[in-house]
Parts: sequence; structure tokens; C-alpha cells
Amino acid sequence: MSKSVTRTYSRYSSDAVQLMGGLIRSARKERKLTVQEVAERAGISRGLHQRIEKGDLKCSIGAVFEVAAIVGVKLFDSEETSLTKHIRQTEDKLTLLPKSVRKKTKVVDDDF
Amino acid sequence: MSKSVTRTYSRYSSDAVQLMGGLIRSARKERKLTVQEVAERAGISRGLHQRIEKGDLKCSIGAVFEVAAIVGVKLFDSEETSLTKHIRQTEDKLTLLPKSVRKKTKVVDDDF
DNA sequence: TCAAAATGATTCATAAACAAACCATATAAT
DNA sequence: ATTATATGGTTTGTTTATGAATCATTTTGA
Repeated sequence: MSKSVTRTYSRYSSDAVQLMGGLIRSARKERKLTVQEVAERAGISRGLHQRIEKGDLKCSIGAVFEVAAIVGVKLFDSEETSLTKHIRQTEDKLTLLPKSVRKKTKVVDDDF
Repeated sequence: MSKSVTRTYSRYSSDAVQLMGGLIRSARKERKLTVQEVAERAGISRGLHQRIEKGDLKCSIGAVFEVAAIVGVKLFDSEETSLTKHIRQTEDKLTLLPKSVRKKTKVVDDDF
């Protein structure tokens, strides 16, 4: 009996991952691909693929994205995805921001 | 020396994950949050957070999405993301599709 | 310039993900 | 209805990811 670390996740995260799994499952079926096939192409086991479709938070993001790509679920469209646009913006900002973040000193010097 | 399993990933996958890490890093700095802070809030180690920002494909998707949510990077906006819209569509389609996919028999009976 | 703090990188021990091989059930085509 | 195949859910052993601790380096604010 080893003390297991039960991680907690925000609602958003679990929802997002489950959503992702659902999209993959739909896309796979639309393309009439079997779990076996996709798993093979992705270089993963059938079991892992199943957990991905179920929205298991502990799957590696590499495996998930790989499967997603195979069945045609693209998070980052080459076109007008809200994210792809967002990138350029933040990329630019980044060069202006300090390279490391520093906390304000707790004591505020407001007695002048 | 144990035979290690070096997984292969498509270009798209690694790009997407790296992109994601970059977005997280940008967002974190914009909000003036420390790696330490975010890691703590996400319930993960500083080291893992660093690998996430670097775009390590082997990080769990749960950890990545959790961090993303904390710094405000949302793949699935509650609003009008291209994906959220997509969901409804595919959800509906799913009910019409066969519950399991089956391969065509290799031998086509085309000699009639 | 100086000190405090953030980041980066490495190592090690341990917990957890993963592949593989099962069996059971459900589904689809004949 | 029958049969082949796809899917779902186990279990087990091995590989791997992760947390913790540490040290070096960079960066920031004073």
C-alpha cells in the first residue's frame, strides 16, 4: 500500500480534455477508422487510445495531440484559429516584458 | 542498458505542443506570475512547469491544461471558439453514425 | 554595484503511465 | 441467427514521468 498522489484538476481542465476526447472519437468514426488502426498509426497501444477518447487527464499530451492530428482534429488551424492569431500578439509582447518576474516587496512604502 | 522506447511524433504535434508552451509562458509573464507560483497553484513541481513551457510532449495533458487554465490560456473558450462550435455539430453527427466501425472485407465481390 | 530572487539544469528515488495479453460484451455484416 | 470483428475493461510487468533537492546562472530592484 503506497500512498498514492491523487491530483486535483479544475473543472475546466477535465472538461476540456473530455471534450477533446469526444472530438477525436467523432472524427475517427466519421472517417471510419478503427481504434486499432489509429493506435497503430500513432504508435501507441489500443488501451491508451481508449483512455484518450475517454478524456483521461493522465495521458501524455504528445500522444493525445498525435492521435488528434491523425483523425483530423486540429487545435491550431493553419488558418484563422483564435489561437494562431493570439500567438503573434503574445510573441511580440514577450520581447517587451521582463525576462523574469519578481514579486513586489510585501511592505509598501506609503508613509511619506 | 534497457531498450528504451523512443517515440516518434509528427511535426504538427510537436509544433502544437511547443506553441502551447509558448503561449503559457507569455501569459504567465504578462500576469507577472512566477513559475513557482503557478506550479504551486496547479499542484505540480517547478520542474514539470518548466518542461511544460518548453513544450515537452511527455507531460500529462492534465498538467498542461491545468497550468494553461491558471495563466489564462484557453483552448476551449466558453464562448465562440471554433472548437466549441464544432462540438455541437459532431455531437449530433455521432448519434447517426454506427457505434462501431468495421473494415470492408478485403475481397470485393465484383464479378457478377 | 550588490543582494535577493527567479530561472535553468541536473540527479536520484519513487509513483505512475504505458504496452501487452487477456476475457467479455456489443455490434455489424452475411 | 450466426460469425467475425470492434470495443470495453481487466491485470501484470516494465519503462517512464514526476517531485524533491541541489547548484549555477541570470535578472531585477534598490
